[in-house]
Amino acid sequence: MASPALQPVRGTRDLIGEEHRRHHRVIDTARRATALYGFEEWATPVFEDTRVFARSLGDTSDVVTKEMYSFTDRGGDSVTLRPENTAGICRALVSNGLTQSNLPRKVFYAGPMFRYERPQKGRYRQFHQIGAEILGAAEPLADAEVIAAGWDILTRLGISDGVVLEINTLGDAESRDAYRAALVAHFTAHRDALSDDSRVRLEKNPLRILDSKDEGDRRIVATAPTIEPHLTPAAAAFFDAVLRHLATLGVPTRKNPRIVRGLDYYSHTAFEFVTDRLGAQGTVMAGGRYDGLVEEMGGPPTPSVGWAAGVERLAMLLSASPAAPRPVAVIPVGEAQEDAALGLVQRLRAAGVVAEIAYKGNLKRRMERANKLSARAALILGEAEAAAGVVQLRDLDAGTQDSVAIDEAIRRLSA
RNA sequence: GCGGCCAUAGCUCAGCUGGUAGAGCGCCAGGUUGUGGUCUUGGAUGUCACGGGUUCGAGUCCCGUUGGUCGCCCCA
Repeated sequence: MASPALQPVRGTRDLIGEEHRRHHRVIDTARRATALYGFEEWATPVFEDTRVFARSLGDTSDVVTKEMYSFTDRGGDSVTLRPENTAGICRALVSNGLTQSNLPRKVFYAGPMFRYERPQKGRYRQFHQIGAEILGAAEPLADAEVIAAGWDILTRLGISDGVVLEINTLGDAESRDAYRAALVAHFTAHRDALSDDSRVRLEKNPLRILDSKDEGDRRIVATAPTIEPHLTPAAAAFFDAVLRHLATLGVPTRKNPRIVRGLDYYSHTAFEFVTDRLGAQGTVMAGGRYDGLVEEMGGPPTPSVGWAAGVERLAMLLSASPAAPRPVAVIPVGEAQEDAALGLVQRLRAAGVVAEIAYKGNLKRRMERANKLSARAALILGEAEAAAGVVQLRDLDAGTQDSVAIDEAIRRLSA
C-alpha cells in the first residue's frame, strides 16, 4: 500500500457478505409482513429542510440539539440528514396532497438514518431503520394493528421470544399536562436528592426522569405518581381499548408506567420492544401515537401512530445468518470451450439456476475456483464432451460425476 | 459531550522484568499438464495505528492524536 489506507468515517461501516445478508433478511421479512397488513412502501429523501426535524422532534430533544448532521448547501439553505423518518413521512403526506383522501394510509419504510453520536454496540452514526406508520387514524384499532405488525416481524425473524413489548400511555394533552404538574411537584420536593442529570430534566422534560438509570433517582421514581389517576376518562378508555385489541391479536404486553418517549411528538400510546441481549441498547423497536405531527408539517389534524426499529439491532439478534446461494460452476476445459461454456451458463440462469463460469486457469484452477464459490455442482465441458453433446455433471458435495446430455444436466440442476 | 479497556501479517492472536517479530488460519507454488474440497512439501507478506518523549537500545515505558470497543447521556 503506497499511501495510508482510507478508513470509513467514524460510526459508519461497510455491509458486506454475511452482514449484508442479515440486514437484508430483516428488511425483506419486514417488507413482506407489513404488506400483509396493507402497508405500502414509501421512500422519502435522505435529507430534508432542517425545519422538518427542528419543528417536529422538539427543540429540547438531544436529537435536535446535538445529534443532527446539518449543513448549509450551496444555495444557502439549511438541510439535515434525516435522524429518523417519521417526520419525513408526515412531510411527504402533506407535500403530496394526500391528507384529504384515502385515509388512513399505512406506510412502511426502510433506509439509512444519521445521528452524530458516540458509537457503541448497536449504535452507529449511519444506521438503518425500518418503520411502519398509520396516518389519519384516531382509533385504538390502528395502534393495535401497527404494534401487531411489528410483533409479527419479530416472530417471523424468530426473535420474539427474547423480546417483550412494554407499553404505556401518555394520555391526551389534558392528561399529560395534569400528570406533568404532579410529577414536577413530586420531583421538586425531592430536588436535592436527584442526580445532576435529573435536575436538568426537571426543567427540560420531567417525564424523562422516570427513565433514569441512576440508583438514587430510581428510589424517588419508585414513589412518584403514575399517570393513571391523571388520565381523562377518554384517554383511559383509549388505552384500555388498545390493550384489549392487542390481547385479541395475541400480542403479549407488559404495562410499564415508566415508558416515555424521547421525541416530543408522542401522545397516548407509547411502547418499546425491549431485549436484554444487546447490552445497553435494549430497545429494538419503539414508537407511539403522534396526533399533532402532521399539523406541525402544515397539514390538517391527522392523528397517526407508528414505530421504528433498528435494523442493526434486529440483525444482531438473528440466531442463524442467512446462507449465500450456492451456484453451479460451469468449467470449460481450455479456451476453445469458453464460448460453449458461456452459452451453457446463460441457459442455466434462464432456467433459474444460480450459475457461474470460472474465468481463468486450467481445469484444476477452475475447479479450485468452483470450490471457493462453494458451488454445489460443476459442469465440465471439454473437447470430448463438446463433440459428444454431453457435459460432465459433478456433484461437489458427494464427489460423484456423470456424463449426461446438456438438456438433462440443466433439467437436473433446476429441479 | 464524559469515563473504562484495547490497537502486532489479510483474519484470530502470542511476544516474559525494554535487546530491532512469531503461530494458526488464509494466500501463492509444487506433489497430480482433464478434476475441487482431504493430505503433503515449499514460499511470500508487517513503516508492531499515527506523532512525540525517555533510553546506548522501544512492539514493550511515558505523553498526545486517531480508530475500535464497552458503559454514561441519549436513542432504534
